[in-house]
Amino acid sequence: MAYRTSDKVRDKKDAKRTAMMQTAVQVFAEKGYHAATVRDIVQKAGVAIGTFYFYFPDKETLFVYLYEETGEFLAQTLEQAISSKTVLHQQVAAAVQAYVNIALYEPAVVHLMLVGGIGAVPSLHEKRSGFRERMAQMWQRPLDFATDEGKLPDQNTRRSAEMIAGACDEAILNLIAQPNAEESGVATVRDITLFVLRGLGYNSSAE
Amino acid sequence: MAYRTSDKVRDKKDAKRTAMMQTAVQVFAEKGYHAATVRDIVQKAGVAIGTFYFYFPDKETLFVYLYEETGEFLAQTLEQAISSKTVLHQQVAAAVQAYVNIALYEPAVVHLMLVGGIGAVPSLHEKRSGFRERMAQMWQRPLDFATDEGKLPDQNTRRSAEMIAGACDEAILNLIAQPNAEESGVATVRDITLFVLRGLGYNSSAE
Amino acid sequence: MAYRTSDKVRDKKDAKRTAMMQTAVQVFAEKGYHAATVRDIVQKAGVAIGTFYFYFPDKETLFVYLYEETGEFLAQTLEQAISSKTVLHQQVAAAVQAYVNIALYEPAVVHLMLVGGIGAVPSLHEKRSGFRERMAQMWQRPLDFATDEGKLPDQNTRRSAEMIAGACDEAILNLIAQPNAEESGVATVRDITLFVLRGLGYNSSAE
Amino acid sequence: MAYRTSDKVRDKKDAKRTAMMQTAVQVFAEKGYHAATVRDIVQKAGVAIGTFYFYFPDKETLFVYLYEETGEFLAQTLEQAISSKTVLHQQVAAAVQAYVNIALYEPAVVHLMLVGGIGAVPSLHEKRSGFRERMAQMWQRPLDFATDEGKLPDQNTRRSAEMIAGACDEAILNLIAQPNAEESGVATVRDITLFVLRGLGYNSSAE
DNA sequence: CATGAATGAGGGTTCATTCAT
DNA sequence: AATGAATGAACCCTCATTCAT
Repeated sequence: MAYRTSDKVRDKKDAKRTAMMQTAVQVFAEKGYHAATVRDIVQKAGVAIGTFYFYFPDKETLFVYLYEETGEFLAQTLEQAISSKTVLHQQVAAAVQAYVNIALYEPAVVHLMLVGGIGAVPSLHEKRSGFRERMAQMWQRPLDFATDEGKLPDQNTRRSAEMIAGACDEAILNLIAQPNAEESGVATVRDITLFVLRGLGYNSSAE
Repeated sequence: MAYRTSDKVRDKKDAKRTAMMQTAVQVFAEKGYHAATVRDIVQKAGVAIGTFYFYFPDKETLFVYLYEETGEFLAQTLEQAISSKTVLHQQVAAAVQAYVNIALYEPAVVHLMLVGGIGAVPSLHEKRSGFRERMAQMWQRPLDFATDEGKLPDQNTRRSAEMIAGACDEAILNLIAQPNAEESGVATVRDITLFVLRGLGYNSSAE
Repeated sequence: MAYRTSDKVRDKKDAKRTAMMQTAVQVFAEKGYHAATVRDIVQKAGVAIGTFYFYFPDKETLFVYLYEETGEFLAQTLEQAISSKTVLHQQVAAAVQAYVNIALYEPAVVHLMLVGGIGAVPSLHEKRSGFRERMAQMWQRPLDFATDEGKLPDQNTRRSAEMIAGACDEAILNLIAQPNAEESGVATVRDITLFVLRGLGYNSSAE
Repeated sequence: MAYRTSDKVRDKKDAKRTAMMQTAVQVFAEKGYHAATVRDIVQKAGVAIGTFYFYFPDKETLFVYLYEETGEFLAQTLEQAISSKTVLHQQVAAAVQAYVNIALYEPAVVHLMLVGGIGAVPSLHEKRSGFRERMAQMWQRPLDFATDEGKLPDQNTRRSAEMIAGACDEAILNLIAQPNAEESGVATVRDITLFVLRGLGYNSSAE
């Protein structure tokens, strides 16, 4: 009886869960973990507070999950962009482009990772450290590769990677703070890519 | 005589006040605005909770004040470092050196500005934006100057300034996260300075 | 035909209802009224939560009903044991034996009456008082009868009845708390019966 | 300054803590652990809810402490009564008298131990078992002693002790349920003592 | 000036209950 | 009949803030 419709119901439930998670990401991104209350989330989602606890075990678990999930998405997207290219200047350009795309299309993702999850629960510190570590390593890999190939001068590639990550974050955070960010997207990608490649001492003429 | 006593009293009061503020900075930097309780602060300061409210109107006001004060100190220090030099590569080196010094000597200052005050109170958003704006402008000024002098290729100096700020923040945050940070201080200054100057397309041989 | 079907349906419904009630008794007995959630009950019964509310109006009503029903069963069983005999020492022995049997065979019944329904809902206080009253009166009747026949010395039979009830409850609660209670069943019946008859000043040789 | 008055303040604080604990005992005794809310307690105590948490860490801790404390008081009082005498019939009489006194003077103590702490939190089960165990052992000691002296016929003294405890509890619970309980105190002590000694097969003429 | 007992708004979470399917 | 998603009152507890001493 109820079985016939169960598929439809399950789909609807999944859709609602997803919708609530997106709402939660926005609220967390906007206010940060502590300042965002469960009541804030359910109000924005238009459901009762009990509904939150029907879908998620508790606030902290959801936040950690969202943070990991979002970080995973962001990191994988950038990693794929890098993997899709073979020479450094294309890798950097692709990754920066991907980052900017995400920032323009889903700014909450960027906010959650860079702003929302700070000063929160102890278990978050590790997650946040883990994410920053992953981003650094992601940038470091192509640098080491290019160094091996003689495309980069000798340098502490780990530190360079950190600086690239920091430079991207800051430029992108400033980008999405602008009223009409989309228009500046292309220029931003170009500026960041150029700055990064120069900063690395990349010899573009060598190709 | 009366003046002397009064002065002494005020000195003592100011001293206590200052001590409490330093404690507060430490606690805020360590735990973030929300997780840091007034009780945490007064316990670490060794005073009663009522004393806190004798010296400060409330937690939020103190935090905002501390954030501004600390930001002011950080910005002024870097600005002075820049002002003390006349050519770009020295300006960058001096500012980075100053930043690293603060990070090594008073990591709480850096933590408060970059980590502690996020996702906290609404009024902080502006302050935080203001601080980042100031840092960007601080970096932008010497870039514009160097551009005018033909020492830098044409570029969006505002964006370059943002990226410098972001690169510094990230590299320094990683630095002070290390167990023995002091030893890496010199190398960090060199790495950052080199990366930044290269990133800007700075023609060092032109001098 | 229609009757047959209707009967079958009702039987099935009653069967399910009965099964759920038995489950509920177990859960209430084990956890007590407050700690036992409706979810606990339906999960153990293998039905959905809505089904609970199809069969029962609400948790409290069910609990009160179960408490009354179980008390009725326990009291009637003991009363019948007493009625089946004519002389006091046999009446006591039969009632104690019946009580121990129930405790060994359906410990949940005993737990529900003696442990599960305390400090629960206000309306339970009366029910609980009523049950204890009934048990006291049940024991008092044969005592009064034996007193009239000169088999018992003068005494406050009401108080004696209360003490018999209390002694039985405590001994039986201790019995079913043991790992292998069945083995001690016979001895327990003997001990209780002897203690009670002695306590009443029963002159067994007078028969 | 504040030091001079600190003694007075501390005394007042202790007094308030004690008063709140007594209030809590009453509420717990009346409603049981789960049904008694922290709001119930503070309302009856005439303080704000925060005051509760200023004096006590949380509801469960307070309850366990109160339960242990009260059990300790009850058990020690009865144990002392027993220790103050040397022959069994006086020991029983003294203990029963002490129990009845407590019941009449502080019925909440009895209610908390016999009614309030049931079906509560898991950790309470042990405490409750521990208390009943202690009461049983308390009664068993003089029985074993009297048995050694040939004052009691052979019997399972552990079981006898349980029954004595149960008989006392029930009789006393019924006593304090009466409107004018004090008047029945003397008779109750006599009835219980007589019933218990008879039940044990105590040979009073042997002295 | 300094103290810390006292307050209560508000946050996270549970769970009995309803109702559309 | 049966289901389980959805609800929201109510619970326990924290913590910024006040004020009498």
